[in-house]
Amino acid sequence: MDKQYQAKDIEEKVYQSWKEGGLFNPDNLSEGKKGSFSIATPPPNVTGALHMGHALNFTIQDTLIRWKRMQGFKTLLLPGTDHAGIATQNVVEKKLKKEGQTRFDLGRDKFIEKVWEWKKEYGGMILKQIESLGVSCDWSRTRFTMDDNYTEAVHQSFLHYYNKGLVYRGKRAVNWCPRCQTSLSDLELEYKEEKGKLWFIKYKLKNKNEYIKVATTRPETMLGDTAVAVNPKDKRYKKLVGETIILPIVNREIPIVADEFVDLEFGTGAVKVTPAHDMGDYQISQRHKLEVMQVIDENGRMNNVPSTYQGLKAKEAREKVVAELDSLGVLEKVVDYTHQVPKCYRCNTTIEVIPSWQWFVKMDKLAKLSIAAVEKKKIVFTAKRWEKGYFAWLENIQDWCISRQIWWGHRLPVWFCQTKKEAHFVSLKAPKKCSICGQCQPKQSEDVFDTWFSSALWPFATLGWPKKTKDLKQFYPTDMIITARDIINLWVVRMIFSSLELLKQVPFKKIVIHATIMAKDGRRMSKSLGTGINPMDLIERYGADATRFGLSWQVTELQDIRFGEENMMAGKKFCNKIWNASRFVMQQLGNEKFDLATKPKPVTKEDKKILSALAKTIKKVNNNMAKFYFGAAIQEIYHFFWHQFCDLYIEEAKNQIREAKSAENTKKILIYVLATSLKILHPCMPFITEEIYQSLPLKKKKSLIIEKWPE
RNA sequence: GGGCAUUUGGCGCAGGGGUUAGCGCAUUCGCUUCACAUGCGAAAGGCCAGAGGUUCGAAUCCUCUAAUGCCCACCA
Repeated sequence: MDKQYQAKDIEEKVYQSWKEGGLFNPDNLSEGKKGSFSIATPPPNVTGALHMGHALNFTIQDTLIRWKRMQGFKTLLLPGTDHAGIATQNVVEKKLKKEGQTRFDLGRDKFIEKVWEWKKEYGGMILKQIESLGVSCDWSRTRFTMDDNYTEAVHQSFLHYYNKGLVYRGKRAVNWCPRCQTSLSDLELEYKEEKGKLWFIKYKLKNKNEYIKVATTRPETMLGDTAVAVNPKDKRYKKLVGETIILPIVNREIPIVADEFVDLEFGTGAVKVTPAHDMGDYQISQRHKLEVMQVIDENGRMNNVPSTYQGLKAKEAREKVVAELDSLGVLEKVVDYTHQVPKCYRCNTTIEVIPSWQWFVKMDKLAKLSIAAVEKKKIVFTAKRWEKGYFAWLENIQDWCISRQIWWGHRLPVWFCQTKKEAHFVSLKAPKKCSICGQCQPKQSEDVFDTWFSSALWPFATLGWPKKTKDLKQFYPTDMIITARDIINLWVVRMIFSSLELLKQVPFKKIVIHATIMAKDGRRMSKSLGTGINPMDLIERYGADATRFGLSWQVTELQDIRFGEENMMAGKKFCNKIWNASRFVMQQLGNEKFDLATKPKPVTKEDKKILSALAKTIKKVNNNMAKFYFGAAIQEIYHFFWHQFCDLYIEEAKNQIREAKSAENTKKILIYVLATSLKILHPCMPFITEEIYQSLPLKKKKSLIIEKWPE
């Protein structure tokens, strides 16, 4: 054995042996008394490579699943990837752009072919990286959200919602990304602070020489105003409610309405209402039956406006509108104003609100189901503090816009009649004839589902739903979901209500939200900030065990981890320590084979001390693991192994072995403590422990994967 | 605007109503035939963010303040 531990030589070989052993597959595990334990791993997008967040997430999941497996559970850690609609489409579009093409040059079918090619090439990359981290997923059950049978699940769930009246199609104001050319849900927006201006405009009352002043950050939208709103409690405007206004520039007549939504304190207390291009205004318009007048089109250009503005980009129109208002003498003042501007979470383009035909999931019933499940503790957040946000979001929820106008994704199984406009029906297979007019050749909807609509089915669709499979029976509901906080609403909540509605069961019993890794300066780790660190580099330089050690070391209940590479360095040193302590022990033992089943008896004071310290350590590790305090668990073992076992006992053992009467018993204790330490280290540091364990002179020996966890 | 967190030696973090507040890394000094220099032994380094309160006693509980981070929100 080499004096130094060489992670690289060992990891690939050991992982290969695990794969050949097939023990990541629960079908090959014996049916113990403990039953099954399953986790569906959060599927990474096929767009990318493993980042630190993934590395931590998978380390935690694997540590837990290995611990459970050793305890005798029939464990399943199910891997897979997400097609990630917009994200992947954008990546492929970017690639095309380099070749001087757009997706429109190719057309829908050819483009989708390109995306599949891309997926084939890069989609599996991230799974390989997860392997190199040592994660014990059952690769035979790997799933992709656009597998044929997964698509069936997506269709079935839509059909279910449709039949139950839980989805509807409507023309409503939605968030629209002018670059991606698609609608987005509220959760897919990211707000960024921008310096803008607040324009104060005077609107003249009809037949009176009076004005009402409004404040706006987007004067160009005034062309689409259909009302001015004031708060009903506002004394200043009480007598103006019901009056009519002549909208400047277009000289249209619009009413003044009273609505609670208006804040008395802000601006002038009077709001111009542009239902087509503002979510809040849209809701006012619904309450007061106001006209929705679209003046900005899908490309972010002015439309349906006086010819001087027609076709201008919104921003260009803004300057012109302001200039014209000024020349009309109705621009009162302009002040600097900083506000939050919504951006597309995939391409960072400023979002426009525009009215369009979309599909929505009705959320009131589903939200209630989700709230009840957590209130009744059918699902438990292991850190209670996340509940508050969960409830808050569900209590104020809007209907979920699930249709997207992109090409990559599950196409809606909706068919439009060609004779009767807007008439449509749902059919999972291409219909032979139109079930509305019975004559035409119906056309399938161009829309695809929101990518989160399909990921919402992940824990059960991966197990075979809607078919009643053996896997579903055995592994569903899953035991827990382990993920980062940023997708609680985006993903976790949606899995919960999907499962409650479609399967009448919870999708998992526990929600474990783990820390987020930040850069050392406390900022988010991201490529664009240049603060990202590639976990594959860490594995390359320190080895997978050391990387896992370094990550786990810092896992506490805390929400943030400021990443320090020193922890991986410490992990590497620790590997070396384990390696050399094991070398020493084996040098002492010779060829005799030991039986671990019988605990050695302590003879000397030191024997007693190390055995009781080991027992204590096991207890503490169990407690910490059960509470998901992985950092505390690994620190306990680290301390025990390095300082109590190596520094004290091994040193003493050298003396004890020199004396004939204590030599034999000391050797028994040495190998017992070493082997047991390897077992409790295995969930966190699987490679090195397995490698060493297999070379120990033991009578009965299995892979550490399924060795019995010490009690 | 609301919510959730964080603030402990140079850096990254544990801990937690009561004799000397811990760990990793870094630092200083001394050790190399006999598992490991990715090592061993020793040492230095902190008025536990600030203010007030509860208590016999607080770094630990409570209140407020300040910085920082994250999430949520239809203030135009």
